[in-house]
Amino acid sequence: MSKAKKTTIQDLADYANVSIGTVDRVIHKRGKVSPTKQKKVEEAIKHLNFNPNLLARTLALGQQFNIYSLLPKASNSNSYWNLPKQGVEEGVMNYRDYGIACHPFEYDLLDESSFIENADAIIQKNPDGVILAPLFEKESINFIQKLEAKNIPYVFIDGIIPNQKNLSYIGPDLNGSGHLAGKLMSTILDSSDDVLVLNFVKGLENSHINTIEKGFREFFGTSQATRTGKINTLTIPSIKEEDITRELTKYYIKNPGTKGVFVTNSRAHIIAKYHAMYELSIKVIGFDMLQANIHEMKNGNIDYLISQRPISQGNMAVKALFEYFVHKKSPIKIQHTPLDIIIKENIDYYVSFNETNDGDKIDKE
Amino acid sequence: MSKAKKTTIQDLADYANVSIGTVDRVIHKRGKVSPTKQKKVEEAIKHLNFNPNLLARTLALGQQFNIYSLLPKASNSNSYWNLPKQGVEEGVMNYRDYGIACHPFEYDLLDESSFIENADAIIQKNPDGVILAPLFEKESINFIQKLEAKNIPYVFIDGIIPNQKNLSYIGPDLNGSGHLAGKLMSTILDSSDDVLVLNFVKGLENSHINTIEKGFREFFGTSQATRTGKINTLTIPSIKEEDITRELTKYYIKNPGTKGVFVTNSRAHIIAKYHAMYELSIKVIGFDMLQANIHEMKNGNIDYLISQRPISQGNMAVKALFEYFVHKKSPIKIQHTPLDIIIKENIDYYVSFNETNDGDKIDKE
DNA sequence: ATTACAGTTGTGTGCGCACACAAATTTATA
DNA sequence: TATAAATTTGTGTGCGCACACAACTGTAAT
Repeated sequence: MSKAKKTTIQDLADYANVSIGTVDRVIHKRGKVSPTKQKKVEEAIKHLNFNPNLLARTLALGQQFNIYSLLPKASNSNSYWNLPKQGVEEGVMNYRDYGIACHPFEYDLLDESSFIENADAIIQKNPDGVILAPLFEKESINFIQKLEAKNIPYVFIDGIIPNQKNLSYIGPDLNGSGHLAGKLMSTILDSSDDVLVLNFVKGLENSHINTIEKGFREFFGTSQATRTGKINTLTIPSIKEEDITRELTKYYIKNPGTKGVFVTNSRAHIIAKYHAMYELSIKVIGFDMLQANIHEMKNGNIDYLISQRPISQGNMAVKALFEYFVHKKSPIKIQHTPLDIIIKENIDYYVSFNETNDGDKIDKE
Repeated sequence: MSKAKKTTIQDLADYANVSIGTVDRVIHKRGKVSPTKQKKVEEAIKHLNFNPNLLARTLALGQQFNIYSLLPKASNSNSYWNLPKQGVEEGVMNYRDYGIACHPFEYDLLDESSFIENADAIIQKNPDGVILAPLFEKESINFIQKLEAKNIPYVFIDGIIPNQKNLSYIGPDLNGSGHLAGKLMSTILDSSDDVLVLNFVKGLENSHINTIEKGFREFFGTSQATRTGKINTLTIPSIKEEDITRELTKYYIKNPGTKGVFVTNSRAHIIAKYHAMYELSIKVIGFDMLQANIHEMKNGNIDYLISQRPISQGNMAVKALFEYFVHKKSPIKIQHTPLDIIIKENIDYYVSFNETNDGDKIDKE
């Protein structure tokens, strides 16, 4: 297996008794080569196991690919979006020498118009590729239609709009993540316990949440026919503490049998703190390894976190575009990231892995 | 953030009013530069945010780094070792253009002498770096002493020998993985149920197993003081089916209260099949996403699998050496891979993720 | 035979860098 | 002041490749 030092086009030329120009023509199918030499060169390529040196090629072409990302802006109340962003940055670092550059644009999760503005700005820039978290469905469709008109490839991360001409979707199987949450919930609750599905939502951020909740309820519908406890839903359309406290208190007083809460986004830490404050021993399952969630898990106030590799999502999105640019290879259309099950006993490995391997920092709030 | 097109040494030279030769001297600290120009160039580097183009550098240096890996040979009864190997191959693919080449050597898990032979062969080759799974401790120490004498960097994967001068250890926290298994076991068993720790072991393969079992027992020792069930250990020093069947049958007849089995290596599928055959409803926890384990999990005969990212281990090992070669950067000495908790509900995502993401194929034109 | 003109083939340049070597400058020595 | 020596600078070459262009071949039209 010890592959000898790499063969170059010069080697091919020598072997086939032609000049590197002819070799070049064969490699790039530029034609204008006599059938005889064509065959000889092709044989040389096979015989010498030629693989072009991407470094040299990139250097010679001097090409630059500009990727534009359009992701929600991370905020104090939602630092999740730092992670995909971090992943994109790292991915770009990996391919920096290959001429990949990224220009991050961010929109406000509570404001469609900021999405539109940023999308328009990106269009102006004439990107070579786009990474998009399409949380505003209508506006996203409008955006990608413009991209398609200009023949600009784009990948979705974190959420998907079905049936589009995106290069790839990289992110969780939303329905499956709900299903998994259901399974985990079932392992820590009795079948007579009541469960709360809790949506902290503001604005249009909820497009995917329905799918998640559906998966969650599906699990109990099919797998646990014997279940007698109730599954309720509470949607709190605010992230202000007083609103949340009030709504939760109202709910818990009315539903004292509640033994488990499934938070459908990354804000499990909020209810974890609430439970701690009022000394409620209620199980909590949520998403994403935010600093705040990690903290509450270690305190014992969150039982399960499901993580969907947000950093990898960013990495993979860049990689998909890179492969498309450089190798002209279309990636797999749907790439579901694993749903990691995080508990107190394995959380530290994920934390340090992110720090040392994927990047340098986890998000800070 | 839109970083302009990359600055080159020529840009620096122009900015500092010197020739690229002088810039080169500053960058490489070759000396022979007047303090005045030294400062000017340094300022240029900072001001123009210069980052050398690694591609061009590699191309110019024409360097080739030969990594030799020494891992156990995968067999029918133990296909686990295909995974780290695959990871190494992929890692090498990533850095192929940077002159990284890998030469895989494999030893027989049942035969120390094959380890020694291969180790010697590697020494002969004068490697630039070595990736080692040090399952034979004594022989490994002998090997790495020779490496150290020749100043050859090496990284451990999958298992570690403490207090050596290895560049890095990349793999699971063995004690922690036992601890995690304990936790998982506790969630699916009553505290009065008996548990079996099952070691399928042949030869010296068991060096790490003790650590794992220790972690497992530790969990029950500290966290579950109320536990009344027994924890027994059974070691089966064979992988022949008739031996295994006989030993297991002997054990189960003697210990009918057994409700859970923790298999300390990747061979959980063996006992899973046994349970299925004799219609025993006993919980099983094991390691690693082997095809056979995946199959048995889907059949419902394995409850939890703990995966330690064997493919990532290979990747990271190559990356660590690459960084060391090219950036002269020493990696973190201990890089624990996450312990992924695999259950029926999330296993498919891991399977397809490995296939699509890690399994790059070579492009051909 | 001369020119025109395709169809082939080979050569030169540059990408950004490292490094050997030549040139220019300053300093020491007679 | 001339000259050797030491120090500092600049230039040229090649890494492997892509691409523009120049230099060939052969054939058909005049």
